[in-house]
Amino acid sequence: MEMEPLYKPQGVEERWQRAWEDAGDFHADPDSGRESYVIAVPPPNVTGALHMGHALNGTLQDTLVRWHRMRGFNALWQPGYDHAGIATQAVVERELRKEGTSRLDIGREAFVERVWEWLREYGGVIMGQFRRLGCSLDYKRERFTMDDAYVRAVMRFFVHLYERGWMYRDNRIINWCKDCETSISDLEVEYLDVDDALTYARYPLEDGSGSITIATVRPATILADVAVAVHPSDERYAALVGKSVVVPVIGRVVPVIADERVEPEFGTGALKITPGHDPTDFEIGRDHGLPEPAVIGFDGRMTGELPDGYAGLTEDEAAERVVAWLKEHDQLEKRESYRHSVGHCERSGTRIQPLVSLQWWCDMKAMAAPAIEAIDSGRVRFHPAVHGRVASDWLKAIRPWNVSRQLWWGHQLPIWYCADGHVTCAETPPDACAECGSRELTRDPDVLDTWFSSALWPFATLGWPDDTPELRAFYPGDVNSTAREIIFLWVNRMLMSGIELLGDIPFHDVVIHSVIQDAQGRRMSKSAGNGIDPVELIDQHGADATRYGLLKMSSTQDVRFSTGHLEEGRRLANKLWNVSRLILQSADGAAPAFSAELPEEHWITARLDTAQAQAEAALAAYEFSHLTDVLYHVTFDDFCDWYAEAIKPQLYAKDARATGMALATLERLLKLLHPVMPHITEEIWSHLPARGTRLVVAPWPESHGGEDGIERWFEEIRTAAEVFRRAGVVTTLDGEQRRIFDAVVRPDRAKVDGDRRGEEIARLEGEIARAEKMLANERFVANAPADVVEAERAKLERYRRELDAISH
RNA sequence: GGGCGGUUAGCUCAGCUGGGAGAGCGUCUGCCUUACACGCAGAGGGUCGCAGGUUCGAGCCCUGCACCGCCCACCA
Repeated sequence: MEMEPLYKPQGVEERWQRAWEDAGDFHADPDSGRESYVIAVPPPNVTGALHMGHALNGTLQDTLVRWHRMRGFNALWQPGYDHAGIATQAVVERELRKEGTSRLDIGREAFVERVWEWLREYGGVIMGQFRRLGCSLDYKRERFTMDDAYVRAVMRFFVHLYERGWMYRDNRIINWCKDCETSISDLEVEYLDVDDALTYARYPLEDGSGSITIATVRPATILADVAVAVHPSDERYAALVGKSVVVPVIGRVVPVIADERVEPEFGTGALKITPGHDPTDFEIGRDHGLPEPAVIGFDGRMTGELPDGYAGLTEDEAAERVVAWLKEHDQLEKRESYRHSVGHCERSGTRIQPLVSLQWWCDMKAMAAPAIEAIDSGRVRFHPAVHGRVASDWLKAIRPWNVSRQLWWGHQLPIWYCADGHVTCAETPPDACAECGSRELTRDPDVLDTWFSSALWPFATLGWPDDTPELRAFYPGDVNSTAREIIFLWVNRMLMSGIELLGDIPFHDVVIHSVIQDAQGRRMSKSAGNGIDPVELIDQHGADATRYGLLKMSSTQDVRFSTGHLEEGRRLANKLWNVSRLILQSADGAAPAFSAELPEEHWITARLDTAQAQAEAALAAYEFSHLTDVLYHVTFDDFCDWYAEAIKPQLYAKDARATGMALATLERLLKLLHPVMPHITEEIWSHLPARGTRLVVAPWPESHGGEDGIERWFEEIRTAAEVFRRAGVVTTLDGEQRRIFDAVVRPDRAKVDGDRRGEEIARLEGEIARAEKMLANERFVANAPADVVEAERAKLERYRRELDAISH
């Protein structure tokens, strides 16, 4: 096959993606007998498309997986999708609306069937996009959280928790989203600043001895007030505790109570208590045994016991009416504008309505304890480590998890009720009520929070709860690589479920990658329309360049997207391509054969040893940005600019030994680059004569153990080149150094602009003065470490030698 | 309100346990040298956010401040 001067990734990449998969290179066999290395991909939403976060995380995981595969591990990168309850249901509901119908019209069974149809037609496109990126997922093992086997795992988990007594049903305050028509967990609430009005209302004391003024941003909830609370040590109100006040509009007589949770500094220091519509009030109400009336319904409209004219109003309309009433009765003290933080549904953006509702809850305190231990002891390490502390802190303050969702798409709760209200919890539909034997059973209509099933991902994908060969071979896994925003939602819950159900942590390292922002530093988002499509980047720059660029942007801190990094990857690919052409053109079908004889061959061997050690250290520490740096410079600066240039005479002369050595060296470079740039390296590898199998499954290179001191010896040539190129003067070099210098620098044909010898002398004199000054400082010589002082002396000597060489 | 991270060249970012400020892009200069002009060689460009402190020596350690960002939180 011809190698053209310009490397074109289009075509090459798709060809190898197919070839690898067809050859089964990504498939992990549980019976391999080799040590396993396992990463489970964070399952993308089945309705989703590849975005920058997926592309970055995919590249990062693939780099790790490919490296370990080459190192001989039985590497499994587990693919799959999440059913994404709310998101998927919303998509299909939108379809139905377009058709002029609704889920309520067609009924639950038909709706769920529609979701499956929709998914068969439009869902699950990301795996195809991961293929475009070159991701070596074991595609044959694709799993879906709604697979029959996976559903069984979810049911088992729920029943397990129920039997442990950690899963219970309770009437508590929840976060209701009226657009999604379901409750959501605390973690799915996003707090945004909102401009509201703070209304100060006077509540007259029942005995007519005065009044208490409260402040509220939600006057409509006055209709559900059951108390007024003040801080126990607030002297202003001490005499009033125990008395009663009359709630405006409804005239209900309620007590004045004392509670620590009231902030005396805020507003008037008196807080109206509405347990039905506020989380804090709910807790205070429970502790004081207060009723929990509701006046706002699930549809966001006024409901319940209301004065005339309120039923059916929106909250805002009701608020207006309440304020008008207060004004009319001279109980409105004032209204002032007020900006505060308000919970919103992170999916729909709708303001959360706190409502009291009968729901299923999971108490995770017991499960959190061993997960905390795993993190704090360092058995599970986060990268960067700071996230481990945050994760552990969250677990230490863990709160009950509302796991039921009022949706149709998802895992329906394994809970049945008989007519008497007895609860039966079972993995499969029971014949009769566990308590009374009644055969008239109704299944709870709710489904589970999507994250409930995600919590089982590292082992439900391997066949748990069955004892499968996969589970035995691939659990526990090794690494979880994830976005920062789902550490609590997902990572912590996998840790808890893994330890609880399988007795061991699901992975020992958690990699938290950076967020790639747009060029202006804003978060990329669909709604803002500032997202960049990774598939377009792949089309434009090639998958290898895209991968390189993404890794370059993957430092621990968030980074602004810039095409410069992809361009760098593309240039690196093109450079590698061309140096390979140079070597292959001279090879004449000769086989790679390691036989370092010339000093530049010993040198490049040592350089590759060093670079490989640095690359391995970077990979082991999940420092991908550093990895790209090492690979770029060893390829450009060492391999291309110096080694290839130095041996050109041998290559042109078709020196068989030197060419074999060059092929062997190129082979090693390709291996080092493969985890980052799999396609081009595999393509070049395929042009190598007498290669073994495909590069993707070729063994990671061994270190050769270069000659001692060779790197420093070679460095003298590089310094001489710099001096020559600046000043046109050749400094002192030994014979072999001079030969290499001549081959690379070509002083015979070099043109140096003007006479810059004077400038170079001045530069060296400056350096010498600096070093002399430092060494003349007695306190430096006395206090600095001996090697630092010694290094300074060596530098001084070198500068003096160079100056001497230039001056004559 | 609490916590965490950031502030380094025009841009995007590196900078390990404190020991002469770096890379890529962009800019300027010179080269079509038989791998690559998507290339090669060179140059210019920085008070390392600000103010103190520790040290022979600080981008790095300590204290305070400013701005930017993220996370958590029950202030109505």
